[in-house]
Parts: sequence; C-alpha cells; structure tokens
Amino acid sequence: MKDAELESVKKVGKANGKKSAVKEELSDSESDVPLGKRGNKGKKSATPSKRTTRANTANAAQVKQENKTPKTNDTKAKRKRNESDSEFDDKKRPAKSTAKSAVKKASPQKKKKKEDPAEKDMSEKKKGKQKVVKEESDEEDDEEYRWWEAENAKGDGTVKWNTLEHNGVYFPPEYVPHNVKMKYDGKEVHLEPEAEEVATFYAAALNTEHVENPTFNENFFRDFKAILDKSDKNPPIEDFKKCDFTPILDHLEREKEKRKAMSKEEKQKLKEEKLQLEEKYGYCYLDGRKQKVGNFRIEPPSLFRGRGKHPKTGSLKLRVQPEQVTINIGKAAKVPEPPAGHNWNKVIHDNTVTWLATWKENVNENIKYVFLAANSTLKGQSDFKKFEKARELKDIVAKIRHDYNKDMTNKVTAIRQRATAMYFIDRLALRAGNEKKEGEEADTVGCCSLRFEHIRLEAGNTVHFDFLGKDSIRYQNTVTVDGQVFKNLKLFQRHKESDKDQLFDRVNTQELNKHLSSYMDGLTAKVFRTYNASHTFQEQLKNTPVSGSVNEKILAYNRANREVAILCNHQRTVSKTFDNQMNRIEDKIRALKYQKMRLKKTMLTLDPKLKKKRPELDEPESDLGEEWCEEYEKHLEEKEKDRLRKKFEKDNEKRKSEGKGPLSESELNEQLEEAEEKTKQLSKERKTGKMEVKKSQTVEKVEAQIEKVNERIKVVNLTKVEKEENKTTALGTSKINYIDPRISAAWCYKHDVPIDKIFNKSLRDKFKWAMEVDKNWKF
DNA sequence: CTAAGAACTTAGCACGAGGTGT
DNA sequence: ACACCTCGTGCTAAGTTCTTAG
Repeated sequence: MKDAELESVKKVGKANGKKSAVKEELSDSESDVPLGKRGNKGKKSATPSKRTTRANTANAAQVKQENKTPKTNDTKAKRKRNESDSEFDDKKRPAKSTAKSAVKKASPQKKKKKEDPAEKDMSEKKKGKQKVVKEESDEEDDEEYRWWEAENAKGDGTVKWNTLEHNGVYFPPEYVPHNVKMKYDGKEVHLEPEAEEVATFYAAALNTEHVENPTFNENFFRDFKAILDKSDKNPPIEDFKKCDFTPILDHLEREKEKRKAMSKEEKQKLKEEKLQLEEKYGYCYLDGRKQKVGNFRIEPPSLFRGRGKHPKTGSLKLRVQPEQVTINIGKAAKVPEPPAGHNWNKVIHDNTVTWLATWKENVNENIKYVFLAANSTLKGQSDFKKFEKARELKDIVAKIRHDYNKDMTNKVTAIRQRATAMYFIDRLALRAGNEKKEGEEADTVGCCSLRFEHIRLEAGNTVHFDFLGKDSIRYQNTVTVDGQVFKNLKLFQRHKESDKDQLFDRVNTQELNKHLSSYMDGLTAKVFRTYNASHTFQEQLKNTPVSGSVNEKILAYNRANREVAILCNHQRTVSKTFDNQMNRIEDKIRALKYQKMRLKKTMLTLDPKLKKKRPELDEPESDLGEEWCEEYEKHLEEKEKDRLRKKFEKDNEKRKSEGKGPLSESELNEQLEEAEEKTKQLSKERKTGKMEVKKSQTVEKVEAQIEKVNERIKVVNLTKVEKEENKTTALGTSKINYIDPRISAAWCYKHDVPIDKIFNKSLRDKFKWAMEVDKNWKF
C-alpha cells in the first residue's frame, strides 16, 4: 500500500519550541513520500512589521482510514416547502424545538408554499439536478436544520437556494459635523462638512503608524484636497506639513471619554438600538430557514488601510450610495426599500450565488458582498465540502508525490518547474501565488510568483526562503530539500537575468491547478494547505498525554494547533504589554515557590530527621534569589499594612454610625508594627531555616500543602509556556479555517475534554456539523 | 487561449464587553 | 469598586478559484 510511506517526522524541538535554532531536514528520502519536518529558525525578522517568522512542522504519517462521512438519514428528506411568506414575522415562524433533540426525523410537513415558477426555472437551468435539501421549516430558528444528515448534504454547488428573503443592507448614518476646527499654518480653519469628515478620518489615524507612512499621507492629502476643492468655502490648503489635525483628535478623545462615562441607561439604550438593527438586518430566510447574515452593514467611508506597502493606502474610501448597491433576493420575496429618496442599482434574483447584496468599492475597484454568517447552512456545507475534499486528497497524495518526483527530471522545463513548485506547495504548504497587478497592490508572493530574490541556496541542499506573503507577512524558513529539487533550483537559476525574475517562469496557478484537477475533481493548490494542516494536526495530537490532567491535554492540543499555525505561517504582532505580562507570571511563580520554600522548612523543623531521608527538602528553590525574597517580604508587608489601614478606617466608620467613638491611632500603629515584626520574622526564618510551627501542623499536613502548591506552580508554568510559545504565533486562523473540526471533536470525546475548552461559542456554532463524530473518527 | 470579472475563503487587527485580581 | 487585561467579535483587506468575455 502506498501509504506505507511513513514519514520521518522528527519532532522539532518542542521542548524548546519556538526559538530553537534547530534546522531540520525537510525530507529527504527519495521515496516518493517524503514528508518530514520543517526547519525552523526563529530569528527575529528585520522586517518593518517587527515580527518573528518561522515555519516548520511535522507532516505526519498517513493514516489510512476509511472515511465515513456522517451518516445520512435518507428516509427523511421529504421536501417541504417553506412557508415563508413575505414578511419577517417571527411569530409566524414557530419557535424551534430545542436543539438537542436527537436526530429529528424530518417533521412531517405542512402547507407548501407555492413556488415561483421562475425560480424553479432558474434552479433547473443550470444543472437540473440537485434537489435542494430543505425540510422542516417548522423548526426554524436555531440550528435545527441538520443538513449534514440530510440526503444530499453536499448540495450540488450550483443552485444555492430556492427562496430567499431579507431586509437589505444597513447604511451607516450620515455624517454629523462636529465643527471642531483643524489648524492650518497655525491658524484655525473652518471646513465644510464633507471636508471635515475626511480630516476627521485622518485625525483618528494620528496615533497609528500609518501617519508615518509617506504613501499614506500622500494619498490622503491628494484625496483630501480634491474634497476641499469642491467648495470654495473651504480654506486654501496647499501644504500637508502645515496641517494640524490634533484639535480634532482631542475632540475624538473627549467624545470617547464621554461615551465611556455614559450612564447605565444610556448605554442600555444604545445597546437596544443596536439589537434592533440586528433584528432587522441581521437575519434572512433561506429556503424558509432563518439564517444569520454576516456583514449587513455597508462599509462606512474611511481612509483605506492597505497592508504592507500598498500603493493606495491612505486613499479615501467613499461613502457607498444605494444607487451602487445591487440586491439579490428571491423572486417571491418582498424587495427591501432603499433609503428614502434613493434607489437600488438593481435587484436580481440569482439563486446560483449566495450573496444578498453587492457593490464596488472605489479605491481598488474591488467587489464587496454581503454574505451569510459563518454558522449558516450555506457556509457550513461548503466548509464540510472543503474538508471532505482534503480527505480525498489523502488517498491520492502518494501518487501525486510519486508523479512530481518523477517529473523533477523531465526534459521539459515547464514540467520540471511545475514539479518543483508542487513540491513546495505540498511540503511547505505555500499558497498558490497568483500574479498581482504591479503598482496597484503590495508586492507579495506565493509559490508560483516566487522570484530568485526570495530564495538563497546553500550547499547541502539547503534552501533559505525569505519573502512577503499574504498580508505582507514575512515568511522565513530554512529547509533541507530533496537533492533533485535543489538541482532544479540551481538549474533554473542559471537562466536568470535578474534577481527579480520569476523562479518558475513557466508556471502559473491556472496551469498548475489544471494539472492538479486531472488527479481529482476540484483539486487545487489550496487543498494541499488544508490537507497538510489537518493531517499534521491529527498526527501532533498523538502526543496528548493519556493520563494527564485536562489542562495538560489542552496544552498538548494547543501545541498541535501551534504546529499547524507555524506550518501555515500564521503570525501576529507581539502585544505591547507582552514583557509585562510575562514578568507578572514569573513573579507569580516565584511567590508560589516562596511559599513552598517555607513549607519545606516547616517540615524540616517539624522533623529534623527528614533532612537525611529527604534531602530535596533542604534544597533551595530555583529562581528565588535572596534579593527577590527580601523584596517580596517587603511587598507582603506593604500589602498587609494597606489592608490594616483600610480595615481601621472602615471600622471607625462603622463605629461612628453606631455612635461610638473612633479607635485610637495607637491601636493601628501597633498593628502596623506587628506587620513589620512579621517581616523580620519571615526574614529570620528564611535565613535560619527554623520555622515557628503551629501546634496543629503535622508533617503530613504540610506535605499535602506542598503538593497543592506544586500543583499551582505547574498550572502557572503551563500558562507561561503557552504564552511564550504564542508570542508571535496566531492559532486562530488555522483553527477556524484549516483544521477539520471533526478531529478536534473526536479528540475531545476520546480524551474526555469538554468541547468548550477548545471551541468557543461561535466556533461551536460554526462547526455544529462536526460535533457528532465518533471518538475514533479519523481525518 | 488570455484577461478581466465575479464569488468566495482566508487573514490580521482594533476595539470593547466582561471577567479577574487588587 | 476599580483598573487591568483577556478574549471574543466585527471589520475589511487580501488571497484563491471559478466564470465569462474578448
């Protein structure tokens, strides 16, 4: 069997994790199924984004496994027509039956709504087939519809719905001028509302690093001036350097304060208004089932904040008018009213797409859409399909690897290049790398668009990667590649005229994907990323300690997650307060160790003979310097004194209210002195090792206390380790997009970890289709 | 075929609500 | 009760891939 190919996963220095400078082999074997670990360097990048990059991970052995998709319950599936009638009236829609009701059999239906013939047409025209799975409109509301148990859970991909009702989109409110004057050349100037709005956008950016970016400033100022010129009531503003927006920023900050200081009632009111909006625009009815809409708010005007060196960053993104917005809605549904005095661009009824509204944004001319939320059936189904596709790849990946290894030596350069590119996509989980429009977008690359300047070859089949990928995130990785891959890279390099030349000049993503699709319908470059991520995750989970605590298991889970994040190069900026947070945790640990140290001494005091039998009791705690202890003791003293003073005050107040006279100051002072004494005592005890022992204390009791402290130290240490390892790595993206949630669910069942320890509410909601797998389910 | 357009997934970050420790 | 932080959430930019136009 082809999958005998086990790979050689070498565990990357997990203990030292992240920062290890370990370099590892990528793969090696000539066997067609290499796989292996990725090297990881973890050096600080010099990139402006001040991130650390790395990429590595193990790719693991293939587990063969029959993949069962969730069982379907075919009997049910009786089509029922939704009764959605025109308006949204929740009352009409019976509230759901509670969720957990186990597999519900399709509830017998009730009235069917007459179907719009045109709509039917549409659904049939594309492919005819596909009976859309819709049932039980009764159950409406919440997640009642268990599409993954329905007959054709996959849907066929062309017809996305039969009926669709919604209330359109929400437009941000008109601009309300604040009349705060900016300064030009030191003098206050008045701006017309339109210009004031733009000035305010800039003012709001003053505390960000955008304003240090000349491109941002140039683009902003060009667009700002154009707006200024629209009215001759605006002052002549010619020189950006003479502009001072700080008065507006101050105003914004004051407003923010005000908002913070609002009364409970006011806040409550705002909240309700927001809720009302969500009520109206936040839901739609798709095939009669209530679904959450993702982004029903039209994007408000702003300054475009492109990432990295985006040439258009800072440009003014204009307010979107209803006249630009196209609405997509069911034929039978009531068309939402555009805002008063306005019209929609158009209203269409296309049931082969999933969006409810669309418009074109002016800065990059990108098309924007209003889609359903992540927990909707539509999104859930396509998520499911994505992972099933990746699982299909599992069965043929050996063949694909075999083929590209063979193609590595093909005489046709294009084929060699393709093979080499596939190797990177497969082994390093690189993105496809489409061409980008020069001068219109940031210069970032993926596999097919790599240039010679992005790799450096080193003897020993070593390749250093260093380039900016999606979102201008730096990808740095050092990898030992297969010998033939190395030879190919050298070969391609021979023909280069410039470092700016494409590494794979005969390959593009369309071709590459076309080739991939010859192996399997729907196979594209990105499937490898999904496959590799989920596969790696599943393998890494094997390191879960079987008898560990829940916390330790979760740590293992997060480690596995982290390996995937590293593989996919998912990064985040280091939090400004990171060092601080770290110091706090360390202090916390030291405080615990201090406690433990005292407990140990107590034991020895109780039973001096233990010194011989249990020499470890006499050993000092690591990390607990003399100096630190003194400081800590002082700190304890201060805290105690504070407490005493407060208590004193409180007592006095109480006495006053009871008509008694105040306690005397000397009483307090006495107590304060006691606290000081206590410190001295602590210090003395620490130095002599002779503890003052309470009668009730016994060796056994103290021992138990030590055990407890040890537990706590362990827990805090775990959080410290995690925090460190997560410094620059973002786990969320892979969890949300790349890791098959069924792996996680199965792991939870197998290891008895509550699912909400790893999936928050929205993830559980998004992945509800994945929650019912067997604990032995395999990706 | 190639290029542009359209549709949908993937991505990091800002911000604020709510929980936690003092 | 308060500051402080954590974490979830919303936002929208930036990718990939599919589709259509030329």
